[in-house]
Amino acid sequence: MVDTENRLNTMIQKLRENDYRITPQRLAILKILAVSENHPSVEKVYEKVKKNFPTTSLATVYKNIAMLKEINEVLELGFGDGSNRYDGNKPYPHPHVVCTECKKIIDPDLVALEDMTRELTRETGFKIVNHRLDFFGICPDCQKKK
Amino acid sequence: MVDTENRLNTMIQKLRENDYRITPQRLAILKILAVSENHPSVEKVYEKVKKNFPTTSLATVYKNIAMLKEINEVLELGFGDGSNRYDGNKPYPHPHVVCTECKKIIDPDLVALEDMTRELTRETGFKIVNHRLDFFGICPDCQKKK
DNA sequence: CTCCCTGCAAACTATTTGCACCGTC
DNA sequence: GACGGTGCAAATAGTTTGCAGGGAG
Repeated sequence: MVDTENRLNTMIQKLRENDYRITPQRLAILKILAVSENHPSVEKVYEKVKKNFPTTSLATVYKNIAMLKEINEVLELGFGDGSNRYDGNKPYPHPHVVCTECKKIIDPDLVALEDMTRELTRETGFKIVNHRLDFFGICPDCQKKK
Repeated sequence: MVDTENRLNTMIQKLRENDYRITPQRLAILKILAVSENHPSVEKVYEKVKKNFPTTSLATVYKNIAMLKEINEVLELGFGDGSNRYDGNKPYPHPHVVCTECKKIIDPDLVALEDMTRELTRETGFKIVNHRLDFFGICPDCQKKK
């Protein structure tokens, strides 16, 4: 909970630095994303914001998430099937493991990735600025249900 | 060129096995995807097919690519920004390096990925069936242009 | 008091679908 | 000849935009 608080404060400060105003709806969206352990979709964020601010529109959620993407305070996880999910908790690129049954997403530790990036830079001459590593499979829970 | 020929024949055979008919348009789409070293978008495929079959509709290209995805003869590279690209040349998951300037995509060799998948299975209990590994950066050509 | 932000509706884009006709097998 | 494939137009889904009014700084 302390981490969450810190994360939220970091986000707020970042907004101030970039001359963005702090509105109630915006704060609510920030809070939801800061707490999110479960990589919510826009729709999910929208539903949650509406609990506290019933008049909030979907467009506002989109606008705010777009803005947070801009200043690198959320990470967008785009999956081909048009289902974007967001991580405001760890807004820097990191690997994901996605359950294709229940859509759960977890964050594994994979230190070897750093080495890979270095190897790649040497091999291709690219200046690597970003990456995306996602594994898809069936989680232990869903394997049991079969 | 021999490889391309083989690739195309493999695809055709796979279609036959699955009781799909070979139509001229379909064959044209197959050929484009079999040759593709440059991971074309649906739109790009569409443009090329139209050179030989001007009446071809975009829907047909979509339908055929969807069908090929189904039987695992093309790989879909979904990028969040609504720009899907396709690889009919190597239709199994493999890493990509994407230039964010010129949209070029190349296929690096990264053997370490196998080990990662095994490590992950052990660590998370997931049954991994698929993955996606993409690096984003600036290619040597675009770095020079600056 | 000044703009930025919000909420609504309409616009947009990529993709999918329904259906009549056509052509492969 | 049967039925899957094609091409057109319309439908759909997710996201973005324009604009008027409201509220943060």
